[in-house]
Amino acid sequence: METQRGSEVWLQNNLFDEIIAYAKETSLKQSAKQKKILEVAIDMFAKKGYSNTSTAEIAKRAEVSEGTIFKHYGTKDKMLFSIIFPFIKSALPSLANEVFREIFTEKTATFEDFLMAFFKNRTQFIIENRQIFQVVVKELIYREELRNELLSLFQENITPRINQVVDYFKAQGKLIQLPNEMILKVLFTFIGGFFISNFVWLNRSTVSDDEVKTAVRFVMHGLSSSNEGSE
Amino acid sequence: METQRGSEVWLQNNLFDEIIAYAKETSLKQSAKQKKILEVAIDMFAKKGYSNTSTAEIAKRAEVSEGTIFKHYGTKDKMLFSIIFPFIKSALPSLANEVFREIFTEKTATFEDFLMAFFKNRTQFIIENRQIFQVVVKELIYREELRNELLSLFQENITPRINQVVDYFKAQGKLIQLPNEMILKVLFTFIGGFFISNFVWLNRSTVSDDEVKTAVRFVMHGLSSSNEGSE
Amino acid sequence: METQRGSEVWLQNNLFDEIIAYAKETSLKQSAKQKKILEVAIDMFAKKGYSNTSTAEIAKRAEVSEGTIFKHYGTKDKMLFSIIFPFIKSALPSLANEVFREIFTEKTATFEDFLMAFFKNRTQFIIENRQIFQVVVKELIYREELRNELLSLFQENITPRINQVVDYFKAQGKLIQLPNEMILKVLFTFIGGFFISNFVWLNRSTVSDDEVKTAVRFVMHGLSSSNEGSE
Amino acid sequence: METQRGSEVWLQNNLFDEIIAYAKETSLKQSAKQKKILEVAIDMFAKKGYSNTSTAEIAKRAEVSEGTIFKHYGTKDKMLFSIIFPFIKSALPSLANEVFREIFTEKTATFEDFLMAFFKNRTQFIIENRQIFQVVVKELIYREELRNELLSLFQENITPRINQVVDYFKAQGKLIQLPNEMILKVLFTFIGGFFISNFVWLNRSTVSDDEVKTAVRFVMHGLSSSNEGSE
DNA sequence: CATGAATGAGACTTCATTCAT
DNA sequence: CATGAATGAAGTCTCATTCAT
Repeated sequence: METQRGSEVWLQNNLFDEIIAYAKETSLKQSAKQKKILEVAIDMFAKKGYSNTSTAEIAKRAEVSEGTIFKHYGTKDKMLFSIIFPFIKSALPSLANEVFREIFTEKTATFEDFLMAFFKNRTQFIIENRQIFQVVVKELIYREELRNELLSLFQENITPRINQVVDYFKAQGKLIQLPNEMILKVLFTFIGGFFISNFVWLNRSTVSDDEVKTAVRFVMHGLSSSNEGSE
Repeated sequence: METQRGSEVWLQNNLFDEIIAYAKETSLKQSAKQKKILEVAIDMFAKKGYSNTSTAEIAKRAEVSEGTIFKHYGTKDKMLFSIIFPFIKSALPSLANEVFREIFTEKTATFEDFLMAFFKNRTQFIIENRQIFQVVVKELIYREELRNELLSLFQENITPRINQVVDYFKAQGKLIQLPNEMILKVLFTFIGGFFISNFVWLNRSTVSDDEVKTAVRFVMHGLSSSNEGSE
Repeated sequence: METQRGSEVWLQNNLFDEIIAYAKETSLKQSAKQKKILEVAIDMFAKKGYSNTSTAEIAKRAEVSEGTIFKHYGTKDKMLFSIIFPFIKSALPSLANEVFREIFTEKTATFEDFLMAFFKNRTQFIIENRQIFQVVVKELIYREELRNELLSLFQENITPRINQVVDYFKAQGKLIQLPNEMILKVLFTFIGGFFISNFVWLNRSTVSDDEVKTAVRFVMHGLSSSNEGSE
Repeated sequence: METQRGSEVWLQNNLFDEIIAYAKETSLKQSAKQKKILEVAIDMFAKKGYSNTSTAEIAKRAEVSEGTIFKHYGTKDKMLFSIIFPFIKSALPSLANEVFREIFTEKTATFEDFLMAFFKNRTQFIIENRQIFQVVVKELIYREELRNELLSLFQENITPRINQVVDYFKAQGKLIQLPNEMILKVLFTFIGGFFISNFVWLNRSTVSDDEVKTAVRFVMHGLSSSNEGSE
């Protein structure tokens, strides 16, 4: 498809650089109309998906002309990326930096504490950006190129730090002695499943502390009867 | 959009009835051409998504005329449902009936045995129908109506039986004493995450026995060091 | 511009091959509607130019839907090439073959005879295809790529034969002893000027025999008083 | 098309008056920005053609706002005429006056001398304004109205003087005894062909004296062997 | 005066669907 | 029954022009 081919060309460079460039370009000097356009676009992309949303409908709901949209974003694709990239930018690096620092040093005696802090932090972030999260998840499913870039970013930015944490608690004998790769696999499967099922599939706007606690407990001890477990 | 509005109208009746009706209609008198059409459609919907696939392209690759497609399926939407519904029909009811019987009675001494059998059985099923599974997952994300119907079906057909199993093992003291609802929630989150991450997101065509074992072990005992665990 | 970039891509292969392929594709199996479309397109491109003619207007005048146009020609550019290429195909090679054979051997005692036959033959051809000639001339002015391809074709197909003729008459002492290159340059300048001024610039639908005679006389003897000339 | 209809309305008055009016308006109070705008517009119109050049691109390259362009020129069409008209104004009247005086009286013993001086003078003029010449040629091809006006201007201003010259040399027996009309026709065909092929079609930036000489020789004596010719 | 955000008409193109053959 | 030419609504995008600042 033309659009998709176009987007791939546009993605030839490093995604991360694009993210930065785009975030700057976009988040600064955003007029009221531009904000309204993005707002509407995010809402509609989240609900109906990118392909099923027409620029005409966005223009109508944002109360601007279609021309205005293209004046600002050039193509529909770029509008999508103006939404996706800044989100990933703030989701990933901050995940890597502040989040880990905040979470890890503050009296995190156990991996459970770490997980708890992590879940709460990211849950809040996703709730604050729920619609964009939905857009990202829904689009990544169709855009292999984008998905691979994201995986790379993940491998570079997140995996090493998680590995540190895992190694740290393994050394304390508090985590199962499995290869990190396998630990991370099941961990991400569950965490991803948790966020996507709650905030995309079920479109919930909040989760209770109890649910988070249950989730963390599950990650730590599974479903077996805990006649010997810690909690 | 026209297409989606159309599909909603069409879905006003009970989904399950439609599934049955469609399955009959479709699986019986399927000519070679019809099979080829569906084959091509599944392949393309799985790869590019329903919205990004044109009937013209399907016709061309299936080596039939566009007219033929509409002779058989009426609308593009109905073609999609001819793919999705039989899959759900064979995924859900068989899950409810044969599968459970097969799995549960055969020397399933522990919940772990049950899970193992379940994982293996469903993994095989999904691998055999991987592309259709991808189509279903990708489309359900955009079709709330369909998603809700599926959830209802699940609640009616699957949940009760899982509850039976869970109650059975709870009574034996082998499962954590949590409300079934919470147990099912984490269970489905992980299982769904496992299937979708492997067979949609990563588009893998197989998973090793080791991976399944690790997954089941995780479900049972989590990530904590198993100085007291059974395995 | 998008369109032009597109056309260049399309032109990467050898123009001549494309001509052949296109001519075959187009001239065969042409339905009445297709003919009408081309007819209208030629008329409008000739009058207003390619850029200033919209597909909507073509559709309206040809009494078909816009969809039909794109069903047949894919893009507006390809429609243009469906017009230009077959014309060039029949203008150049036949110029090279039949024309030269016809013209050159039939009692062409003098270069003047040759020129006369040539002028008459090509004048008739252009009059028969006047509108297409106009389209070609008007588009070549904007499409350097196309122009260069045409120049190459000319160098390969026409120039050698003209050189033969020129050499032949030079050997008989009937032509000026200048390098062929210079002879051809002034010759083509005048012949091109003659055809373009009459059939594009002035949009004439015919020229009289007298005019042709005067033109040929000019080519041979110029404007000087012919106190020694042959005519 | 809107643009063309606009231009026709605008052309209802006498072209020549407009030329004068425009030339005054334009050449006087031209600010640096206006000059830059025209410079860029000429460059782009010459390269890509009027229709394929957007005002946005002109504004960007001229480093002014789009508003500024329309403040100065009102419409895109008027901007084109601000380019074309002064050129025609300086090409035609000066052709009629100074040029003829310069050329004709300075020891022009023969028509060949006259032609030589004429070619050199106009070649220089066109080279100095090559891009504008290209714009004029390319646009005249599409604008019949403008073309006709120009023809009229030519008939009124240039033809009479050329006739004088032709008559003068005819009287001296140095030119062929043909009706002036026919002489002028072939003369203009060749001269027009010479300028357009060299400076538009081939986009050359200069021609050698030799080429000019050959051209003039051709005009005078044609291609016949000059066993009796003067040169 | 200059700016550039905004417009809306219209450009090219796609596509699900229909229907005469 | 199958075909594929035809449709027309809707899609993305461009662009000359306007106007509040």
